[in-house]
Amino acid sequence: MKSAAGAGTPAERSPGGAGARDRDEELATLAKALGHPTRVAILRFLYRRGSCVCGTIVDQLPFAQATVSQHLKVLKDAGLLQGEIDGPRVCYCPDPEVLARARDLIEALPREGTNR
Amino acid sequence: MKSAAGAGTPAERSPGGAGARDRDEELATLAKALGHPTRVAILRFLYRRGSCVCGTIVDQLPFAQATVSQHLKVLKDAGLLQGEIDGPRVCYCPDPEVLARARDLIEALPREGTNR
DNA sequence: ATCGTTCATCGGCAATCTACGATTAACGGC
DNA sequence: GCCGTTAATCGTAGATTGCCGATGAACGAT
Repeated sequence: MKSAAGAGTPAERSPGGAGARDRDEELATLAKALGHPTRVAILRFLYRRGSCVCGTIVDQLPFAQATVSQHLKVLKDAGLLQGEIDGPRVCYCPDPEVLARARDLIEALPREGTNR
Repeated sequence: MKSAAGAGTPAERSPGGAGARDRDEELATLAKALGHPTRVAILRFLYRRGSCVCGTIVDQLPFAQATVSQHLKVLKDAGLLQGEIDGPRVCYCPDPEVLARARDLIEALPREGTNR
């Protein structure tokens, strides 16, 4: 870990100020979750349906249930999805705010030097 | 090579229509390039400076020159950067349009179900 | 032509990612 | 209780990524 955590961190290698590094991490985390076509397809499908059960997503994709479940976990860990337990099934629904956060971070990227 | 505009992809097994598959790939490619904090930091630094030489970027980061060069290649392959040879040096400058394309693809993600 | 500078690429290593089958855990119905 | 269904997790093989030092290629200056 070379992460800069702790009180009074110098953070000398931080072009753009202290908060910039945090935003770098945040954007990178969200982008990484979006960085696989299958996960994008899952998200798109969920936005079309509003929400649906894991099995339905598996049916839409040419991958095994275990693989889809892992992709869902990545999206959920990034906050892009929420999963609610519904009986023996799990209902997934997308979180538009987190996606909007990703969009805002990208949009702010060119402006941080001039504005903030 | 992994440029933002695909030539012609067959690809049919996709929920959401033919073009959706292509957009999934395009967004995933861009997001993947943005999916590392060092690359986001490079991009942000370049937007602040407008453009600068590889060596200057290396000086800003706690990584070896070879590592930075690889990150630059990833960003360039995704189209987020352009590199111009300037004598013995290489001047990198960001491409706002490609970044805006990434933003648009994210923004469009929740809306594609409603207008197809 | 030779040298120093600058950057890309090569080779290698550890870590992470992606995919899968198999197994386990949780739930409803019988 | 005992099944069948659903989805998460385990274990693993193969590919990819991230990092580095070393080397190579392109250029300007001497």
